Amino acid sequence: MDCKFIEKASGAIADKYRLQILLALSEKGSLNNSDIQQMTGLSQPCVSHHVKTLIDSGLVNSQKEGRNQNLSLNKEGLKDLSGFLDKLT
Amino acid sequence: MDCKFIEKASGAIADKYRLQILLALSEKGSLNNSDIQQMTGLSQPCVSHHVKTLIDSGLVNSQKEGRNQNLSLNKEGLKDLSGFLDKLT
DNA sequence: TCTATATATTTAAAAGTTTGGATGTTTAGG
DNA sequence: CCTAAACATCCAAACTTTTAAATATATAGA
Repeated sequence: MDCKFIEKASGAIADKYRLQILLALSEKGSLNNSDIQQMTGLSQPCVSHHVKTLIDSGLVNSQKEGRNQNLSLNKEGLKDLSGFLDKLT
Repeated sequence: MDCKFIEKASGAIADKYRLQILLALSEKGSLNNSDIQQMTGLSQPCVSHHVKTLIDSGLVNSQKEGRNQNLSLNKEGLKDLSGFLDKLT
């Protein structure tokens, strides 16, 4: 089991804005950065940073479409983290 | 769903020493602070701080036995976090 | 009560994170 | 090619976390 992944993924969740992004992705299926900027009220660079953190963590996928970046949940990653927690008990 | 709990609990996992403690608790069932000090090589105050973080997060239970503090996994908390992740997908 | 052991608290330094302004890069559309 | 829109990067300030030394508190056992 990859502790580095667990650390990164749980760290990615441990922030109110990133948690808000994950919940919105879960609800809406996909979002781009300006959706997130509107939703959170954060600056564009700050959104870009949080989105990068989520992608790096393995919990979010990004797909370029022209100028836009379409984000979606990485269900594999979420299942891996949840599975790790289940195995602890 | 309690976002504050999700934030705190995932933040508690997002550290290599706390993750090591969780894994050891999973394997051994219970530990006290000096077990953790030996295991991690951290200073006593630092162990005390990490243990407090884990207890505050709701992922670890503590039970006083004389001078010792017996720690164990809070399976409820772990299940709540894992369940939250499952519901995202 | 005295001592040793287990844990907590205080404090401060070092390291890491979050944030937004300024600026850079890429691409769609005229 | 030019412009505007979407996103990334650089930078520095504010804030938070991690760490250990020093010190405090609590309890078991002589």
